[in-house]
Amino acid sequence: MEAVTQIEEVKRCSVQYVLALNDTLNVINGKWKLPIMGSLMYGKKRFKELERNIDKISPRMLSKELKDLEINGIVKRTVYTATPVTVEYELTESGKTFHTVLDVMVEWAVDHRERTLGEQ
Amino acid sequence: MEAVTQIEEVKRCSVQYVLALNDTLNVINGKWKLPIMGSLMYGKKRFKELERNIDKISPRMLSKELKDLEINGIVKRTVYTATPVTVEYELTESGKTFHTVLDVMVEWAVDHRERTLGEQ
DNA sequence: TATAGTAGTATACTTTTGTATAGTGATAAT
DNA sequence: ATTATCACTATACAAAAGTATACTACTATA
Repeated sequence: MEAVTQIEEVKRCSVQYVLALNDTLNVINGKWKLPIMGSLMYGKKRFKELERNIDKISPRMLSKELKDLEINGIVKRTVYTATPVTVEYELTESGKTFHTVLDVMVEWAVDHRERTLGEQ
Repeated sequence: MEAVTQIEEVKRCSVQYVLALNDTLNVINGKWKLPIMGSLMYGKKRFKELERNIDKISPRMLSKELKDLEINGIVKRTVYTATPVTVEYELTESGKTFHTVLDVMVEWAVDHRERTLGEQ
């Protein structure tokens, strides 16, 4: 496992740290990234399925955000040349492990709420 | 410690989970929140110190973002009625513990980079 | 031949976010 | 009396992000 030593190295250098941080922030930025990832956590889905699943999203935004997620290696796109053509979207390994980040965010928020409740 | 059971409860309910997630996302949203928190990680600072410390930030944005951070309980503001008046900003306990969230983001980014490097 | 389903794209618009630049009111040093 | 410092605020503007609505190309079914 190279990853553990790599992480220590990145944490020691503030420039590397901020760069890595931005990678993660880019994954979740925008209004629709988390809803899309959340929907795909339950398994692979087609474009129209996602559109129906995510309340109020327009095809323009769904298309754009899926492209971003694909470029960032979070989502895998597979085209099936059936009639009519279907396209399946699913989370990559990185997309699946992203829930660890979300869990820590939720844990911090709960702790924070308990702390600030005690202050007032 | 109530917090551990609270966290389990929130994780079980998707509505609660998303609400907590949004709390955390609100803390970091905008271009300048992380630079400001990063600067305050090294200790309390005055307005002008922050302005000098954070490259290219305008007083308008610094003022606005500090207000947001104060409202969200991340930063504590203390006014000293000296001449000229000085105002000190420092991280609250929640502000200090936020680095745990950032660390996990960085860890995910490093893992993700290693994974996608192997794929190509 | 008309309708419906697939996966999107095109265009115009509104809203949100951030920038640029100047100014305020208090006081203290020159 | 002028200038400087502190901690901001005001106004106008530019850029980015998101919305609304209609449309494309393909094909299968009624």
